[in-house]
Amino acid sequence: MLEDRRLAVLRAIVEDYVATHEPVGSKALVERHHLGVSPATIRNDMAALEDEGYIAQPHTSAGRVPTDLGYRLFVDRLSGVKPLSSPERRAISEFLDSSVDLDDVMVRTVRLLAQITKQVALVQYPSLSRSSVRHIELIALSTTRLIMVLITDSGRVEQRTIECLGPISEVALGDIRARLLVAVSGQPFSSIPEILSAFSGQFPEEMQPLVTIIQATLLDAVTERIDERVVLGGTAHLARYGEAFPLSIQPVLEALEEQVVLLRLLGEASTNNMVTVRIGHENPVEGMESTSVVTARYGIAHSAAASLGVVGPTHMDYAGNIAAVQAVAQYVGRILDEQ
Amino acid sequence: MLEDRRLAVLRAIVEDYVATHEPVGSKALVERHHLGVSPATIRNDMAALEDEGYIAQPHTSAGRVPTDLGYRLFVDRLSGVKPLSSPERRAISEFLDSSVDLDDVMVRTVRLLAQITKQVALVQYPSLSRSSVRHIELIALSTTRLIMVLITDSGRVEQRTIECLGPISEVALGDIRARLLVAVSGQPFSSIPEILSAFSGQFPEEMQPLVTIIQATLLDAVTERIDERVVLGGTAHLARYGEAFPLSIQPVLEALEEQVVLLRLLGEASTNNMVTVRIGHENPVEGMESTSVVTARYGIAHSAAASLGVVGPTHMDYAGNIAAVQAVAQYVGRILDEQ
DNA sequence: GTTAGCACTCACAAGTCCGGAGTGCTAGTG
DNA sequence: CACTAGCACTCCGGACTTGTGAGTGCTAAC
Repeated sequence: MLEDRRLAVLRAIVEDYVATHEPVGSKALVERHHLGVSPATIRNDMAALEDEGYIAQPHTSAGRVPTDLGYRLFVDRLSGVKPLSSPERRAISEFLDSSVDLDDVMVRTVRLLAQITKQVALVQYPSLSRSSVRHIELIALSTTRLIMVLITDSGRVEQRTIECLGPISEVALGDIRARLLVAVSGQPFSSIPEILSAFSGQFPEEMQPLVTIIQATLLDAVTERIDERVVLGGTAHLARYGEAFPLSIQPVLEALEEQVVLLRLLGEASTNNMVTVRIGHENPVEGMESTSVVTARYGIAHSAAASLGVVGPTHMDYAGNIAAVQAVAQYVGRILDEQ
Repeated sequence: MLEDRRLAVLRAIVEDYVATHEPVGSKALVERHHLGVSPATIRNDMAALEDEGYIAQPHTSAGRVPTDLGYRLFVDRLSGVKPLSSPERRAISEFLDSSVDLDDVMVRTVRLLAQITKQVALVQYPSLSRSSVRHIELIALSTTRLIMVLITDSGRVEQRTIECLGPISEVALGDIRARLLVAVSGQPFSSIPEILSAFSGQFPEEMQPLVTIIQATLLDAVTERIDERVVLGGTAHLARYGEAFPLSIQPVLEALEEQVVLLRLLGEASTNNMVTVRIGHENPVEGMESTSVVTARYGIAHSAAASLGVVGPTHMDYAGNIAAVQAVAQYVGRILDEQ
């Protein structure tokens, strides 16, 4: 009973603080939420909560503010995820459905997420490690340059330009192309390295330089991790908090310009496909101590693929953002499956 | 003589204001710059400059601040472009030289520009209207989906996924592919529409749906304007001006998220390939009244291709930014020519 | 366990004051 | 005629003061 009320008080504090961005006091608390007790009682509870580290006061004799620990407890125990409204769901679905290729899906997703959460949104490209080769093309552009185009069964196209030292023989190139096509087409990316290891042996000495460089390029293409690309959107929303957390915009913006940082923010794969919330200093990134990150894995064909999420101030609307991230992750997974 | 000194005064005011971001007074002016006259004389000049609209005072009895008009005169008549240092030039050259494809060049360029100017940088994709078709590939991904890959002589790869209503016949697809390849390969983009207009006639009735949709997709691909893509970088630099122009970060960030806006900022083609400067409200974009934009065309093979530039507060280092934009435009043009 | 009452603490806003930087004007000088 | 020196005036901005109110912790009573 007593424990229950304390949690209720914490919840109320978080909610009020998120709404107003101002320290919340005992009196205001009993007025806004109908807890059936007096301010004095609340004060006792608040003192206890403060002892346990869930809330803090910016100055003596000011209201209380949730600590990172407080938010943590809040999201873990208290907040029911509030489902999106059906118009929202419809909008998501329609918006994503009209995308034409992978790049487009990524861009649209990040915009969508930024728009509904009013936060900065991140979307990681899906991992393609399970792809296999559908087609490969080698085309000479000039006497010393050629282009390799790799098409996967999921419809993704990878390109590489190759600069050769000597002039390229059309005949040799055609030969390599034909044999390479036979060797790798239909094969999963994972088995390409092995296939290539024995590949160059079948060509005469004078073609070795060309074969070698093509081989190396292909190897590079199939082992490159496309899932290390992250798209970003909605940075303008950061500026809205100009007052609320004042000086910290610049480091945050700077951090967000680094791909590496974005990847770290999205975090290591969470084992299940639930939503993950990292609050304040729980983040592994320098300069983002006053931000929280809400992420979810999104899957293609029931296998976890990549992450997406939003970044915002610690005093964000967790319930709303969690719901949005979850919903968008679901829809994106579905869309990518269809394609 | 008198005219000369007035211009010198304006120049001094702009320089000091850019350096300090504070209104500059007559006394400070004679101290910092060795104009051989007394503050009183400067005051007379300042009064004249104010009458003509080149400077203004924020409050009565405060120093003067350049107006947009003042900056305009400054960049038009006064500032000698200060050339980059040779280490800087070397850095640019090395940095860009190691890029591997067009996307990479764009990304690197925008980073580079942002870094040397400490401003927000924009780079527009080069126009490909002069490209011609090097190769075209049609590949079925499933029974109803196929992918079209278009390779241009400049080494650019365009992809399109096509969703068909009925099942795709491998034979028909191969037939179309072969004839299409013959028809369009080597042809410039500009002549593709005409070629296609007579193309579908050679196929039997039952193949028409497939031919038609492929044709339409190709047409779309060659007429799409890739030069309507703009990459953006260095937004973190905006936050540095948190104090200097305070409330305006959000609208600027918002504007910068819109591709359309970025294109308008880069502006219509300036006739010559000089650097263009748009100051304050000279900008055609809402919400960017307190920013200036420095742009330049960069050319591929001596034909103007696209624009790049930087966006910053009106009190920016025009001389430095103009030099940087010009230099980067030059180098990018050169790199793209080589590729 | 809860509540009412009370003394205490501070942040913050409003008010006041003052210095100093900057101005325009006028009279004087080469 | 251009420049300068001096002067009275303006007014922003920082420092200081004050008052108020929200909020607290504690104690005693219910």
